[in-house]
Amino acid sequence: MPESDDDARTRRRRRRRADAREEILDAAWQIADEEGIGAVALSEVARRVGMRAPSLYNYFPSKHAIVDAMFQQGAVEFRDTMSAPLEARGRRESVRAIAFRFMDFALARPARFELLFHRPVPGFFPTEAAYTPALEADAVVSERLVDAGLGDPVLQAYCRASITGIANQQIANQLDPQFNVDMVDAAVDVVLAIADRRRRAQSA
Amino acid sequence: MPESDDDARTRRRRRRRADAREEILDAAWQIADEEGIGAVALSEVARRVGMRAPSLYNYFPSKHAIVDAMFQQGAVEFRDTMSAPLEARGRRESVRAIAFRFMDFALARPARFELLFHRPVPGFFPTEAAYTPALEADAVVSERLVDAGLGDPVLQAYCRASITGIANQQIANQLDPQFNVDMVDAAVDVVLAIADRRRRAQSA
DNA sequence: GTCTATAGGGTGATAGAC
DNA sequence: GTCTATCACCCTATAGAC
Repeated sequence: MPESDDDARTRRRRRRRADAREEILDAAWQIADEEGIGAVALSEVARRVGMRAPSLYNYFPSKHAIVDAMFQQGAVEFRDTMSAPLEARGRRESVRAIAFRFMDFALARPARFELLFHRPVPGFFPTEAAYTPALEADAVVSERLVDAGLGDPVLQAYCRASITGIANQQIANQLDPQFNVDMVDAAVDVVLAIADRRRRAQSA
Repeated sequence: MPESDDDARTRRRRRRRADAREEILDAAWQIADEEGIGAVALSEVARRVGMRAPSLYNYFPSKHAIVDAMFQQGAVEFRDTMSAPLEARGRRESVRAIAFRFMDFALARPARFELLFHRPVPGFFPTEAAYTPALEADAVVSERLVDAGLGDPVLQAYCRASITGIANQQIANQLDPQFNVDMVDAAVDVVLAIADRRRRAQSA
C-alpha cells in the first residue's frame, strides 16, 4: 500500500514541521518576554532552537511571518481570556470584571500586550487571519459592555482607551498593585457615571 | 589682542557647531514626523543635511545622543506647552484646559508624543538632563490639578493614563475629534464629581 | 578643525552545496 | 532539511585627506 505509506509519512512530516514551528515561536516569545518584542532577532531565535538563522526560513518565509504567527497566538489567547464566562452580577461588577480581565492579561503577558496593542515591530501589520481573533475579542467585550448599559460606541472607545492607558502606565512604571486596582476602579466609576448621566439626560 | 580674537573665533565656531546640530535634529524630526521615530536612520539624516553618515559623529557621539537631544527638545516643548498660563476660570475649566493642552500637543506633534511617552527606540533611555523638563511639566500639571481639587494621586494618575490612552487611540485610529472632545468633557465632569465625593467622605 | 573613506559587527534575506 | 556563503542595509568607530 504505497499510497497509505505516503500519507502516513506526509502526516508525520507535517507533524514534525508543526512542532518545529511551535518551538521557534516559543523561543521568540521567550526573547520577547525577557527583553521586549523589539529584541527578537532571528539569529537569537535560531540559537535557542539549535539552528542557524537561515534555517528558520524553511519554517517561516520571513521575520514578519514569525511576528504574524506570534500576533495570532497572542490574539487567540486574548480572545479566550476575554470570552471566558463572567461570574459577575450587576452592571458595575460586570464592567469591573471585564476591566480586570484586560489588566490581568496585560500585566501577566506584557509581551503579548505589547505586540497586540502597540505594534512595536516597524513595518509589520498583522494579516487578517492573525487579526480576526482580536476582532472577536472586541466583539465579545462590546456585547458585554452593551449588556452592562455601555452601548455608546464612543463611550466604549473611551473604556478601551483608558484601560489601555492604565495598563501602559502600570507596565512602564511598575506601580503598586493596590494603586493600580484603585485606578481601574476609578476608571469604572467614571464610565458608569457618564453612562448614567446620559441615560438620565435622555429620559428627561 | 589674541585672546579676544580667539574668543570670537571660538564663539563663532561654537555657533556654527550649534547650527549644524540644530540642522541635524531638524532633519531627524522631519523623518520622525513622516515615518515614525523608528524610521530615523543616520544615513537618511545625513542625506538630508548633505553629509555622509559618519560625519554626524562630529556633532553627536552616538545615535542615542541624537535621540536624547530630540527627547530633550520634545520635553522642553511639552513643558512649555503645559506651563503656559491658563486663562481658564474655575476648577472645571482648568482641568478641561489642561486635558486639551495635552491632547493638542499629542495630536499636533505625534512624533514628540511618541518619543516622550512610548520610548520606541530600543535600548534608549533619556539622560537626566533630557528628562528633567518632562518632570517639570508633570510638576506643573500636578500642582494645577491640586488647585482644581484633584489632589488624590490615584485620580491624577488615572487622568494621565486615560488622556494618554485617548491620545494614542486618536493618533492610531484617527477617530472623529469631536467624539473625543465630548468624551473628555464628560470625563472631566465625572472625575471632579468623584473628587468632590471623596473629599466630602473624608471630611465627614 | 571638518569631513570622508573605510572597516567591523549587527540585522534580515537569498542562493546553492550537501 | 540544514548548512555555508553572500548580499544589502543598519549603526558605530577610526584613520586620514583636505
